[in-house]
Amino acid sequence: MSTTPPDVARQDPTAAGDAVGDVLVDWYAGAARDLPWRAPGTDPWAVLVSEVMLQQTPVRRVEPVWREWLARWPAAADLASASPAEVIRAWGKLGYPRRALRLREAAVAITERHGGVVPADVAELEALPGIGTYTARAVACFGHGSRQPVVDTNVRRVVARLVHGRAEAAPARASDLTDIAALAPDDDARAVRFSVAVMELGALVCVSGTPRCGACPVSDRCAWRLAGAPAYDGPARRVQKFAGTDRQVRGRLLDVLRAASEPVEADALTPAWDDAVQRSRCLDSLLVDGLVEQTPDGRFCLPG
DNA sequence: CAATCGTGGGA
DNA sequence: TTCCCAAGATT
Repeated sequence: MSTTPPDVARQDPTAAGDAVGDVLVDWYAGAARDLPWRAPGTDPWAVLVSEVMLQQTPVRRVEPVWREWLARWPAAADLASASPAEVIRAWGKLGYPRRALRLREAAVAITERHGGVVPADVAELEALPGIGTYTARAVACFGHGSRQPVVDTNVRRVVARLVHGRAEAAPARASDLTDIAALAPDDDARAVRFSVAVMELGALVCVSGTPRCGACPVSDRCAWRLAGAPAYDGPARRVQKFAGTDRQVRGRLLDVLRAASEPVEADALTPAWDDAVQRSRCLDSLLVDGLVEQTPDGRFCLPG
């Protein structure tokens, strides 16, 4: 675990002798997906929008919505002037619609506090609604080209295997940032690409469950493989149920309101869910979240 | 810290 | 069919 044995370097000087970071950057150059927000010159606002949309939502579903959003609201100030209802409808079925509201609130904050310019400072980014540890660094790094350790679930899984020899990612820790920073290339521009590269490796090769080690550029130095690919031994990961939960009911209710062009009576929401108690509780929570609004005459609609 | 918050595709 | 899970954040 301390230093690379000299004999290993001699056996394969062109591969094992290279730093992990450089190997991954070179691998990324040939294996990366062609995603629109990665196009050279993509501005930080567009990157920020992509990062929020990608929180817990697969790339495939994000792509078309991201294109629509950037065409419609090319700058933060544009989104800041949109109504919550417009934003919630444009969010479509990406899921977790509170993200849409927070993204709009972030746009307002960027417009008011930062003159419409997405900040490059991590602390300032983290102060924005809906922007946490991961997203702040992703925007600084991918949007502004700033050298930053970026840790998401993919990176935690890659580090867990490659560095710590464990089968799956551990829960997020502060040390994750130093773990990955230790592997980054010295050159700043390459370090930025390294951050995307690790995520890409986790997304395409070092996937959860059964990784495609045959396609991995660093499988020869992976601590997990070298340890004989031991099975996951951590605590059982909690299974998030969906059917029958408030999340499903909220989704159904919002679905009705997204489709309605006018405020609807409470009766119009009945078909969305049988259980009146749960339906009522969920409607209330949507009101509290600001995802639904009640008109003076008692009808319901998306917040104007 | 653990629970909560949508949705849909694939193993 | 059932279960897993996908660039997290918030409370």
